[in-house]
Amino acid sequence: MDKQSAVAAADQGAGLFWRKGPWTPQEDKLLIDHVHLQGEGRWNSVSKLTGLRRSGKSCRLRWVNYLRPDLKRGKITPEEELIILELHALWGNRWSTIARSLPGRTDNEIKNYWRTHFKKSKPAKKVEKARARVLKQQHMLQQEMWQEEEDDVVRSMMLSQAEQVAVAQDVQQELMAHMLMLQGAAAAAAAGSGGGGVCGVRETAEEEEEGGGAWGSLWNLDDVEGACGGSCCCGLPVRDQVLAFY
DNA sequence: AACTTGTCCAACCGCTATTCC
DNA sequence: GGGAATAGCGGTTGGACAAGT
Repeated sequence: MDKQSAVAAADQGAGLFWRKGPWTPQEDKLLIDHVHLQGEGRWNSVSKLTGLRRSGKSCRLRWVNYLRPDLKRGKITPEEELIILELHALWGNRWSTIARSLPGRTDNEIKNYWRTHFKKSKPAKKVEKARARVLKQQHMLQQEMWQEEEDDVVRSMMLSQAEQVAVAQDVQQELMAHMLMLQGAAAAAAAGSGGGGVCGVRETAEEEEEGGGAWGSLWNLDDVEGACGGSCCCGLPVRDQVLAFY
């Protein structure tokens, strides 16, 4: 039996013991008291310490999605909706990453909202607009960068040798800054998700499989995926990394 | 009034990544 | 270094409820 099967079997066995289904107020209180005393984490010890017949997984989920005091209840506002749309356009189904940009909202909440509002109408007009907006911004940034590069070339042709060395150093520093920015973005993106970093942008192509033809052309990032093998952009030339990012 | 459809929400499942021993 | 335990993520399901037919 492989590792995954063993875990699954263990889960199933435990399933004979663990309670499932909706949480009762009493269970909630036990869990809240436990977190107040012990703090978050060590979820598997909750059942031992409190007598709760809930798996650690279930306890964590209940706390994160429902009991946490900093949760914002109520409907998603138009502003939040816009943020969700734009971040989804950038990051795809990285709900936890998106949720970090919306204080008080959970990944589950955002995921549910997305599925009900945007998943069915494919590709929904709203999504299309948001994505078009993001793409336009990205395009403009790219144009600016290329323009800057052209300016640099023209400038360097008019400079003395010493000045050219200085400009070259500047360019190198800029590239380093870009690399750091990319690494930062990748780390931030990877921090909350199962990994994948910047390249996870490929996930935004999920609509493709659902017949979202319009997105198929817009988000055809095969070259990006191919270059980094689905793991990360490391190893790519800086310019390719920048392009992959934008 | 009965049925259908859509929305919202909570919870579970399978899998992977990370941490611990 | 390797395996087990734990944490976290995204996908999916199912029930409650409201609105529409």
